[in-house]
Amino acid sequence: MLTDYIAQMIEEMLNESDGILELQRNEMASRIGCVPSQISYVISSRFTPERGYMIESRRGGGGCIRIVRKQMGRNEYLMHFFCAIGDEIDEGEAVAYLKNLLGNRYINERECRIAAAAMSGAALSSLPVSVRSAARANIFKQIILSLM
Amino acid sequence: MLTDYIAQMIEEMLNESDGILELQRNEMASRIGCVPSQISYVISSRFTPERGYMIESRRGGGGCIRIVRKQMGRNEYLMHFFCAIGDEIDEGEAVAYLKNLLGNRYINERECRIAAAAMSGAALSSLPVSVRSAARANIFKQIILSLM
DNA sequence: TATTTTTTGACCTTGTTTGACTTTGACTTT
DNA sequence: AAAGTCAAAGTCAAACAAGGTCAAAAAATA
Repeated sequence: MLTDYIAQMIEEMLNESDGILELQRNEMASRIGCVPSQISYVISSRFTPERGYMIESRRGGGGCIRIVRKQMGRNEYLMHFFCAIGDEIDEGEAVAYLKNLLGNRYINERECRIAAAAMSGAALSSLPVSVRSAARANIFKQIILSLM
Repeated sequence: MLTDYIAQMIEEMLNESDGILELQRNEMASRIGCVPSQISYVISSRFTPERGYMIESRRGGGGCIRIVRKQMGRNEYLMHFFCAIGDEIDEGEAVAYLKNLLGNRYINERECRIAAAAMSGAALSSLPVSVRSAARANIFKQIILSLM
């Protein structure tokens, strides 16, 4: 379906540009080979404020449509978190961090359990003790990245 | 009887696609040579939740009907999964398994991303290559346990 | 025969695609 | 500056493409 294709395309462009994107409707439409209002339709049906996007636009010559995935406070927070983890982290500390994420509603109960399971002693039991904390830190970082 | 024929047909398609199937009502009806609502009837009379099927659908252009067979009880299924993982698993295989869990709605998109992140090459990059697959298997198993 | 299940078709709701027409803004010309 | 031009984006409704519903007719079954 055209709509889904275009939506996915925009999504990817957003990912590549840190959640902020400016596109030109006509230009994009002709690249895709569709009518310009198709782009409008996709944006108004998929990139709504309820789903966490802000739309602005400028008409006239050189105009464009600006799409912003608004989670900036969020991402900043996650980035801060990411840095705070450091190169090693033990299980207790990891759980404390998860509680923090949970408390701030960046994750929910289930997600918290999944993450905790992935970083648990049991999950890493096959590794030499000496590398577990480092492995846990990497896993945690990747999990945080997955939330952004 | 038409109904039985169609039901059997759907059953076979489900078998061939790992219990997850998306079909287009009109397309299928015209292939079989029946009225579209016949398909609806078959689904609503044979592929009910009581018999262990989940139905979802989308209308409009490119719409479809999704049928998922939940062959076992949730925990049985997860346990089956748990065993299937074995002692080692590579990233691609892990992602395929996650897709299956996602397809069967045991996890959602976000949870899938979190789990994938925890088992990604990046997450395990600090480990010697020789132990990564085993570590990944353990992480996956713990994640599955966390779902039960 | 009475009851249940199946089959069919008319009509409904939702989602997508398209195109004609409108509004806006930057730039140029008077 | 005011007016004109042109290149955007916006709007809206019609056409199209699905799936959903429901009830009547037909067939199967008890």
